[in-house]
Amino acid sequence: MRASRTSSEKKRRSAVMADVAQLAGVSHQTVSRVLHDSPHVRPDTRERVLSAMRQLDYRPNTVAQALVTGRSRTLGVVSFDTTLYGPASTLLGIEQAAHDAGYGVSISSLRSLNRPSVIAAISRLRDQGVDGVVVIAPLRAGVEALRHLRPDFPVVAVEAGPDASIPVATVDQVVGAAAATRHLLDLGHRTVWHLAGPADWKEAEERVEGWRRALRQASAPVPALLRGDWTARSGYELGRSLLEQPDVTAVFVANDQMALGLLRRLHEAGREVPRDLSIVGFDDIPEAAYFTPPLTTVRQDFAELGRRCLHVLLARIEGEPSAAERAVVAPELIVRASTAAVAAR
Amino acid sequence: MRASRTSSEKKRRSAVMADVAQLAGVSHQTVSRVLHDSPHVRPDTRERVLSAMRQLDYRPNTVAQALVTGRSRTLGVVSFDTTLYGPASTLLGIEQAAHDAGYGVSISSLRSLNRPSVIAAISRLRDQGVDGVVVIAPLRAGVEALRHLRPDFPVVAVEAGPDASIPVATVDQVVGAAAATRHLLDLGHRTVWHLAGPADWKEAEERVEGWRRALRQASAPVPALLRGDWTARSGYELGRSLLEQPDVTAVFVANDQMALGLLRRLHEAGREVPRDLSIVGFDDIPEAAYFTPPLTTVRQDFAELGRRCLHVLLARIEGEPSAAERAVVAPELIVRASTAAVAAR
DNA sequence: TTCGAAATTGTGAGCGTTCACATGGAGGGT
DNA sequence: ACCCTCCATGTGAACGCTCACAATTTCGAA
Repeated sequence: MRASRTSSEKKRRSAVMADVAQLAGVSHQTVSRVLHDSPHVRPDTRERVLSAMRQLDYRPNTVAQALVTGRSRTLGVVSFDTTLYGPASTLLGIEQAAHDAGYGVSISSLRSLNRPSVIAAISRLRDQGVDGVVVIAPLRAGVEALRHLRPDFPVVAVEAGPDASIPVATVDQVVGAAAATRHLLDLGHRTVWHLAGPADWKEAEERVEGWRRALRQASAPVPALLRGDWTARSGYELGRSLLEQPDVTAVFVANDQMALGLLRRLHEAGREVPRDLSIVGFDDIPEAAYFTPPLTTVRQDFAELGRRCLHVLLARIEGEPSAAERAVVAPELIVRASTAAVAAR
Repeated sequence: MRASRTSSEKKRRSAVMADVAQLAGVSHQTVSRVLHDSPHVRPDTRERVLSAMRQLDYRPNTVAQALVTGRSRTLGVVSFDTTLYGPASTLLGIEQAAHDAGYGVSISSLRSLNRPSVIAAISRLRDQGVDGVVVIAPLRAGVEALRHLRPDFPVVAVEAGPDASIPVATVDQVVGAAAATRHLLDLGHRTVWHLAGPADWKEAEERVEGWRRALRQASAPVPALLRGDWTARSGYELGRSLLEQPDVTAVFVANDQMALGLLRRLHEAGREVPRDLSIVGFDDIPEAAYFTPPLTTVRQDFAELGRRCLHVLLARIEGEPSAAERAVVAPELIVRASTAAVAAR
């Protein structure tokens, strides 16, 4: 056995369990037991094996382990645009939590966010042997896709809104949006306008919902909402429509990038923030504190989000079907300089 | 064999090669041949096998394949802060290129960027069975780490500067920085100040180098450089020192975030950009076009960078040691509204 | 018709683990 | 002294695939 690997050979392949066993003078099974901290190994035997491992720089072959156990200790993450701050931070949170739990992470980015591509990404990861998948699929279509998966494969969705069919981890968008809106109302603004995200994004819709709810609760009029696409460009474009409206004194913008675009447009139009107009964003990207003016916004703790959703996923994998189906993390309003009490009129 | 899996069983495990073989009435080897498009299969046999595969929804077990071939068709990426625009975009570029080449991608984020953690991350990925690793390690220390790896494991570094010991893909920072500086000089500024990135980042140093070189070439005085840490905050802080200097009319800032912070400080100090001061950034983050004013900056094509470095890595894996050792992608100066000809004095 | 080479298909041995079980020895109660 | 149990260790068979080769078929040319 392994006759081809003589000591004269230049490049010896890395040591395997049998090599360790031989050197330590035990069977491969005993090596395996030592590897897994089995209590049924005599201390001196264990020591001998351990020393052989060190001597040969033995690393267990995880691929072989995966083959026989059916577990790879690897998770998959399918995500949309990891260039965006939110998804990127969530991914980071997941990765760190996974690492701490002893799992590796494989990723699969979607180029377009639709049902077939979400399904394809998941099954690609699955074929790769991952034990479970977390889907950062903020789109409605993405969520839909999850419904049609074999239910015995552990999947959890992030930010996919309140849908009972799949376990989920999410930031409470409604609460965040309501807090932003209420903050503006409390400052004395008669009502609050809203630059929304794309209608097919769950998060966008929930922010709209929170905004509406806060307005209604305060019996404030509900202005028509303006639809953007998360980019600074769209905030800039929408700024024009906003400027055509009379009496706009407060705007809740669905994310910080769009808020930046809006700020830019207002600046060009000679409107001063927050003197003439108050603005609240959403996300608290690292740059938000350095906008002109520093942006009041709603912070989402993406790292925590990643941790929580990993927790749910691991519970699933470990086979506790009764485990938490839903983890919600609370957003936080960060007040900076883009909001002020309404100007005396 | 497989007697335990009768048709009466509720949850049948997914089909394996033997199942397909049996259904098609051939040997497992023939199934394997069909799977790999071997020419030595009669068309009708192939058709029969294919149909059996479809019928059983057969998916080859990649883990088993990996075990026997020693290849997992998976790549590892170790990166630092995937929350930053640069690394995130590079990661995305790599992932897409890998996907197109039929490879999966596993990631491992570093919490801190030092030698032991880079080494640990690589060997973790390696133990996970990846065929090669790309290291997005912009830190000097990171590059150093690579020198001490077994040379038979394919590794390529991104943005790790000109070091011959490891193949590398990089954006030409020196050229980009020089272009930015020259642009300012051409506008009539006597000299150009520089807010640099951290000294232990290769990229930061190369930008300093490009800036110096352009200044010297134009026989312009070389002002003392100011050190930041890539954050908007540091740009803001450094802005104060800059304001204390007389005669500053042009600043080349090492990245867009710091430029944003600087812009903010200048605005607070009542200095108008570009009338009083011209600013150039670096990276061209998506928000840069919506800063106040829209930022002139140097664009790096991270997607291309990812593609190129993947190309180098795959060549390594496929065992062409003569393959390109170095891929350089050119940066591009994007002129917007933060730069203008020097004011008449 | 007959032979041989090429085309097609099958066989069995791994890849490096873990799992289920077998084996042998030490210790404890009677 | 004896039997039974528990502890420590070993044995051989999977896991699902590919590789090297062997076996069988097919078909054209002599």
